[in-house]
Amino acid sequence: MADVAQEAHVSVKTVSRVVNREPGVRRDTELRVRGVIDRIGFMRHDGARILRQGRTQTIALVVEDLANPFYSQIGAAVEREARIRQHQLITASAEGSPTRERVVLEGLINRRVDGLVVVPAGERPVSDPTVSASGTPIVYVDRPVRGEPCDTVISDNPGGMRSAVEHLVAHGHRRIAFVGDNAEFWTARQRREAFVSIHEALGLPGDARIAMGPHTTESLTERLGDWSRERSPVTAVITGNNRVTLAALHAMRALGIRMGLVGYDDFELADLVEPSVTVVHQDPASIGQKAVLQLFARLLGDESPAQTVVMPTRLIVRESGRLPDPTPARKAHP
Amino acid sequence: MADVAQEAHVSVKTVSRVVNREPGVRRDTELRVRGVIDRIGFMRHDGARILRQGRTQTIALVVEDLANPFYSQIGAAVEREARIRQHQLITASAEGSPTRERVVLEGLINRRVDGLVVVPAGERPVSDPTVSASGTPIVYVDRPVRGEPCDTVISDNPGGMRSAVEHLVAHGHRRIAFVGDNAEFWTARQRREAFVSIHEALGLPGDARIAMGPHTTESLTERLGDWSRERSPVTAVITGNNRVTLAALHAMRALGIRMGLVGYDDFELADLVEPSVTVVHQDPASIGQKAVLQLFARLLGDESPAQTVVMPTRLIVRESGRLPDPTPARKAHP
DNA sequence: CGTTTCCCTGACAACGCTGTCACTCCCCGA
DNA sequence: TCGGGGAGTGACAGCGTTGTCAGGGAAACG
Repeated sequence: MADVAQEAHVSVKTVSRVVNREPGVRRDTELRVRGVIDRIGFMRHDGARILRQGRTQTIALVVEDLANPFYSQIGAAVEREARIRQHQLITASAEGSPTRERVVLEGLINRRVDGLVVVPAGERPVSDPTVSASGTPIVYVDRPVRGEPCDTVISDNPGGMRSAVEHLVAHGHRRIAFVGDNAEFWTARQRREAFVSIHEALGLPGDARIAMGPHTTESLTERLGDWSRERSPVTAVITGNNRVTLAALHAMRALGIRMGLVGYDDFELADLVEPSVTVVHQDPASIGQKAVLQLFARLLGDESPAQTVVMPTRLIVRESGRLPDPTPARKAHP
Repeated sequence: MADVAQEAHVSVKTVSRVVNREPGVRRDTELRVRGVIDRIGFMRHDGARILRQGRTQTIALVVEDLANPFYSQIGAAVEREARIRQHQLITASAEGSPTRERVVLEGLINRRVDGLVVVPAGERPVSDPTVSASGTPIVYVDRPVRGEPCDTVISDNPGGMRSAVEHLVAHGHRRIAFVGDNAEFWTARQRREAFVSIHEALGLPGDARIAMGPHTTESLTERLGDWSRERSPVTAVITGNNRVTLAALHAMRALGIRMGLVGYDDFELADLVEPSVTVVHQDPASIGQKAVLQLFARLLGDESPAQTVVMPTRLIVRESGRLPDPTPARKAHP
């Protein structure tokens, strides 16, 4: 900027004015300065600007695994919303480790990101005192944290689970099992609890089969096989997220059996696998968008009490809930 | 930092030394400073550090659409590699628009990111003079740019295409069509050209059916329907990327026909759809990793000539190449 | 013709940190 | 006793911007 100033025979301040399109620069001065800028290829150093102004125009997204479609869709939405608002997005993975999450968060705070969208790794509050002391607004997504109320955007897990169970019951299933992901995850636990309570509410057989993860295709194959060979066999399964659904599909394929199935999370091709899979759809793009909206409200000074937004889910009915058809499960146990 | 210094009765410089674990601070001084830091919750302002030191410890990834699994897997790999090297990752979408890409790139240059990994939107070089003048190292991924040679990581498209065509031919197909994505994309064109030349080399019928995108399920349904009703019907299709494969699968489902199929890009569940889909697999994680490796080599001063790395592809054989079985395609045209 | 007003412009400090260099001790050996 | 050397510390400048304020010239006014 100093170079430009010298070359254009003006002060740095005037160059700054031109660069920022501030008013109060004579037309010909502005043109002269612009000419020099183009000629020598000057580009403003945003780092210095930031240092001076205090706002980094940057928000960060911390997720577990950016390669998981659920999170990458959230990421795409967050990036788009940030871009619309002239902010850049830093993405970071905590890989499910609270320790790593703390390190990551501290790094981001040090960078003075203006705000954070976080899928919390652990369930304990991320109340690293330094993080909360920094005053950086945080919106949690997909899972809440304990402790102080915080801005949070989650899915309606009980509602989704209710629609899943009711759908299966409507198709005649009574022995319905739940296969959840790792019970360490809040979502996994919440869905399990929802499953249990709805199961009871509907008066289904009391000894519901439940298996929490982590699961592999192999472990699930064994488990589903056992369940289907019981005296009163399980005829339908609800899976707790996209990872589990995938493993369950592979397991059923390996077993060569067809059980009723409702999966949590929609996935590409859910309509193309055989049978097509009925799912509880949560819209990651909307979740991400909502989170950013809330975050920017805070950035613009919204001081209202922390808010938890519950996003509705939608049951997408395909074929897998109707199985087995007509009653082939009986065949497994003559 | 000044506050800490005053509180601990030392100079700012000493605080700086403690924060950075520089040697030459007496043990008790260090402890005293650390105590104050913890007490008042001081966190270093990385912006200022960056301004002083010149390196931002940040790299950026510019893709078309972060929600596309191919890119999000690249993104996850790039983020991991960056994190390993103590760098943060800024992700940005250009949404396929060269104009937006320029804006995005300039923004990132202004931020003084240390390096860029870019999936170029247009094919013309991104030789925005300001961008190249900035001297920021760039590694292009998935598609090359014209003009000056640049560091690039791409897939072995001709090799992948060859394996696809040969696979289909080995299963008796002679009338093989290619359905590529938008011809604006270099990858789409390169795969088309590879298809044509291999098609010729193998002495297949000269009038190969080729359709470039963009495609929708509807448009492809019509197209595939036409092809399968020709006098000498197309019996197998090669699709140019994951988007197209998806549309083709839906189209075949809509038509109720089964054609031979080899898709470009592997996808989750490719083994579970009916029929399971044979694909040319490119490993996005490796591509992303390789790109970051190259980028950091440049950051560490590697001055060797620009390098184009061609990543091998792998044909994952499933069922869809064997179709139709035995010749059901004929049924469509009695 | 002097005074006020407005429009441009520039000097300077400050944002928060780190590199450089100089200074003060204290210990050692001569 | 004195000089040399190393360890610990601090003063200060400067990274590239922008906010503040003051200055200077031209136009407008009395």
